[in-house]
Amino acid sequence: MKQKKGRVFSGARPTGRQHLGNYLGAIKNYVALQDDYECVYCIVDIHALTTMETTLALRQNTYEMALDWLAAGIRPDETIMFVQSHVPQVTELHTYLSMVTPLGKLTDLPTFKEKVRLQPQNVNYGLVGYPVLMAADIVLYRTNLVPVGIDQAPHIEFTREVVRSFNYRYQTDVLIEPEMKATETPKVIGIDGQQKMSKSLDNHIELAATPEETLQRVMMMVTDPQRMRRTDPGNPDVCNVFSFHKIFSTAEEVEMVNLECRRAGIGCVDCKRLMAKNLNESLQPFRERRSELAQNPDQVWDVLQEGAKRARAIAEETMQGVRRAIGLP
RNA sequence: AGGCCAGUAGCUCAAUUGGCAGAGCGCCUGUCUCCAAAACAGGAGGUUGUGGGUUCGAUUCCUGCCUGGCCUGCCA
Repeated sequence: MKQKKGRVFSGARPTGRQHLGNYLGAIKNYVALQDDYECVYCIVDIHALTTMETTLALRQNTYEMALDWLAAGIRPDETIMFVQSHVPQVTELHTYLSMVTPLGKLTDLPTFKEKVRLQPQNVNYGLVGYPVLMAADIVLYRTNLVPVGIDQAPHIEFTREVVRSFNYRYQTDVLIEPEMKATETPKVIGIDGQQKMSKSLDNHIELAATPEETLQRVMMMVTDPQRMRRTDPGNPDVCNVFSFHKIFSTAEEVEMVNLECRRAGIGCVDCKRLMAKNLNESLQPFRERRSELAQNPDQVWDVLQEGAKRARAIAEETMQGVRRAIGLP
């Protein structure tokens, strides 16, 4: 194993089966980072509690997500993959960090304002403190680099400020200020052709879907509304199917679709069939690994348990330094 | 802890002095299209937060509880 450049941490809420948006936006990047960094990937179930009313599906969603991550190429022998709540030290660190966090900073964050708008009936203490818990996640594992989309930039900057406040107040350098790695997250638009792909909007395509289900979803995709008839010329620039072609089809095929759509050489059905075929082919290895892994659910849980064990070792080491720095008796 | 307000379809909200619980959006189906969208037509979806009470009859009135919001007080 070659020398790694540092430690990467990233977390994602347990949303169950992952879709193309999850894959292209995050998982693909998680997999790639393993080559150069020591990676810590966390399924943040505690964070999920801030917006979830029922925890009935929590266990299943955690399992499905872990399964997808592994099938996508996370290597548990090198990478630490675990469930947030399995390392209770994070809640302790969260509490200490909360003491150096001005409330105004939290209520000013755009994500908080958005949540207040979306769920005014459930604005709880934990929701306000969400970024503090996130900071604890990152800092607990002495993270050097956090790969996130640009929308998370305020949270990483917040984390850095909290680290500086903590270190200054207790005159220590026990906490490491993480760097942000802005990932060019391609904005994956859902099959409605309008909004970002997401499970809650039901405009997604699951990685683990069967080829038939995938084709079915692809056929449901919104195309260029101007192209009413087969004989009408289309405009790939405004068609979401074309943006998927650019990801899953060969350069020649993309060129062909681009050309033939514009002069009505091919119809949307042809275009969708070709895209679905390529999509299914590129997902096939993933799907095979997934069903193989799904033969032994215990194995997935074992990976998470083992990951938690390794994570706890790092976490406890950090916390001993933290408690000492604070001056707790 | 007390006072006041609110809770109706997945979402936003209606329902006249107590009288068959509705609309818009969303969802599903059909027509139309190469598909999808749009448009049009149709359809599904409710223990009216919950337990009692009054009444021939309660979404509506009374009451206990639950949840949320605002205000006052108390404790840390």
